[in-house]
Amino acid sequence: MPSSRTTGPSDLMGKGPTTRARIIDDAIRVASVEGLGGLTIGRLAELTGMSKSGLFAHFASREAVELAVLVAAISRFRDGVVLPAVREPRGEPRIRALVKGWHRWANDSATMPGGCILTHAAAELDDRPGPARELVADAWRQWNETLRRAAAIAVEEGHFRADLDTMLFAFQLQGIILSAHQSQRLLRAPGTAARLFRAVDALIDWARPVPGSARPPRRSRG
Amino acid sequence: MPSSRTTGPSDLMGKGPTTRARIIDDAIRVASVEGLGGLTIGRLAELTGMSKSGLFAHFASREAVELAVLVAAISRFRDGVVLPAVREPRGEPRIRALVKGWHRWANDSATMPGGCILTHAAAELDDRPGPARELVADAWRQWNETLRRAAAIAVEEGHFRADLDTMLFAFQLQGIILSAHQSQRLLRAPGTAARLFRAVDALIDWARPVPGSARPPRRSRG
DNA sequence: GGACTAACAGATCGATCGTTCTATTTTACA
DNA sequence: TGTAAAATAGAACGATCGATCTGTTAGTCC
Repeated sequence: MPSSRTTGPSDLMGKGPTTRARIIDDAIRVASVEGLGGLTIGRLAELTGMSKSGLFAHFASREAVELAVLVAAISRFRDGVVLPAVREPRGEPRIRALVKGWHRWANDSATMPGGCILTHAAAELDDRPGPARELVADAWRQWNETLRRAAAIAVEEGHFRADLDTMLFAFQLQGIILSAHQSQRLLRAPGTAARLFRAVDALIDWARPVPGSARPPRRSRG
Repeated sequence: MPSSRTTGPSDLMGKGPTTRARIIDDAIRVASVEGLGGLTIGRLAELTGMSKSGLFAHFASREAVELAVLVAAISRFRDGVVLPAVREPRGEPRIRALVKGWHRWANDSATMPGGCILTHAAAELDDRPGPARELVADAWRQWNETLRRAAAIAVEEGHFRADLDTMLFAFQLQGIILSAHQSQRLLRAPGTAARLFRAVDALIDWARPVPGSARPPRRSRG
């Protein structure tokens, strides 16, 4: 059985792309723990068992390594969290799938021993202008929009009340996610996972239609 | 009028402590934007107009600079956010004061142009064992406990329902705070402040006693 | 005002940073 | 199997890192 690499290419190409993917694999692990600032040519060379120049030949600059790592991580996030969730039923189940997918993602210590690399990068880059910052910011904006649209769909389905502020809901849900990440990684608080899902339950309850003023969902109106 | 330095000492001592405080002042600004990893002896020397060795003489090591910065920031946080809030009336007003104090703190671009330095440090250190990590983790644990106790007091006052899970409430409130910080600093989303306070309103509403099953608050029982 | 001390500057150290150069090895292909 | 190309290694560059040393200035106290 081959490695569990997700950046891995096929066997049809030369060994260049495969070692490049292996470098990025290791780089993601490093950046997960120490941040993008921990991505050093010498360090990555040591990790992959290559020479500095041999490793460096795969990239144009150190910044290119950083960007490649972010692009790979964002791609993994889409494939591992967002896409599986949109295959779930519309409305509340999809929202729960998004949260569950994120929880799996952030706790996969094999590929990211230091927790979500994009959360780390978000804090690291939020005041450092440049392409890396824009990459991460756009990824988080997309994630926020994914959450908002999922909430809007839940409104359409009648799972959530019609006057729900979907932007506020996305804001709240993202807060739960960030709080869980900090509780887990920094505070090492026991029972964090349970608290995460309880908070999601509470938020979803809060977003539900008020029993008295129930209306038929949009789909059954036609 | 002297500078607005909060780390500032009295005029009774030599000039040593005052320059040390000035160094830490600048260091907090740097770390707010670039993180603790951006704290370089050469950089701080350039910022304060000193020589590297002259600056370094005030600390035992680079790590000592890092710790001094964190201790100073945590002290400022207590004085600027926590202490003013506990002087507010018990219960819901105090909770709102905590949030408002944090919002002021995180948006004081004069002392922290890159947002809350402790939020930045939390993400930066969460997987790097050492005294700096413990310092930041303890500070956040204390903040979490402050939020939880404020919620417990609100329960006592009858502002919140008796069966409220105060740990969950602190978790949720911290999530709102972190979401607001990310929305502000990374996404640069307009209307973030308004959304922060709307989310707090919603959370407090959610924590309130259910109108039908109202009980007299604990204090008026005696 | 002279002696003592704290505060600071200047020079320098070895290590590591990103990067570039030239060699050498390995792979792909005809 | 020979050959062009791709992949990697080795050595070296200037810059900066944290840290140490020896001087020199500036403030304090008798």
